[in-house]
Amino acid sequence: MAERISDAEHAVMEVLWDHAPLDAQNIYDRLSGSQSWTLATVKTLLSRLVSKDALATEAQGRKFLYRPAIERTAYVAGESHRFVDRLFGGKLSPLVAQFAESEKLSPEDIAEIEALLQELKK
Amino acid sequence: MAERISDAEHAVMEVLWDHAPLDAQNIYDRLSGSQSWTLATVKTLLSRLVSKDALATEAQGRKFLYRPAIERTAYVAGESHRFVDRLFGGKLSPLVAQFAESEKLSPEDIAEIEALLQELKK
DNA sequence: GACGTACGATTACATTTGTAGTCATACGGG
DNA sequence: CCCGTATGACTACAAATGTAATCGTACGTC
Repeated sequence: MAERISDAEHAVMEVLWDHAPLDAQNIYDRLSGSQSWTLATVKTLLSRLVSKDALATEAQGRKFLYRPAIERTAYVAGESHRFVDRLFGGKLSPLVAQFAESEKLSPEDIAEIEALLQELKK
Repeated sequence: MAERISDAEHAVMEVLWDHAPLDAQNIYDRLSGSQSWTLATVKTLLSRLVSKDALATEAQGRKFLYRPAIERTAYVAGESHRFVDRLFGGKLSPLVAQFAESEKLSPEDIAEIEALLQELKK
């Protein structure tokens, strides 16, 4: 279980996390904005995601409706920990420091993070 | 430039960011703790990193000394932004929220992040 | 000066990924 | 009832990746 989801596959997952279930054509339509894949490509990605148990299908007539079989929160949690482990020895603060230094933190971002931390300290 | 560095290659880079220059044998030795690659495998990774311009070499007699050709900070910055863009729409706070929820934030981590933010607000 | 040996270079090969094309077929329209 | 068409399944194929073996050769040792 929990096979790795590739970048291209991830884009498909995002569509379905945003709205599901959808059939292949619909998924393709929704991806058209960001990707220039053919329908065939999208279908390949869908099959691979199904074999990886990342998507579940439900027959609707002679087509399938696809829906996520894993929660976005679970996926994001897994990826985040992998990432922070790999680059920052598992600690979040160096990542924040990194963002701070590259000035990618807006005042709102800062405020939001502070609010989160306040919450945690209670 | 800036070709993507794979996971295995990244492990090699870490060794050299920690201490450089080193020859292949030394890098292999230092990786032995964490990876069970053969020397041949390490050499392949080294060559690939050299073709990707991620490492530079310096001849020492008939062997090479390898050293990073890119800064760890630059690499980490790039990877961090890619990651946060992909999963959190470029905003850091949701990532912090994610860590907060999965209770992966130690009190020290929280303190460090707060200190960082204080610094930024000045 | 021959010989093993330590090196980088070259080659190998399975798997994953990105990107699609082709095939069989069931369904809906006339 | 036949035909085009939409759809999932299967096939294709190059590039990247993980993992390693082999090859040619310069070097140091006897």
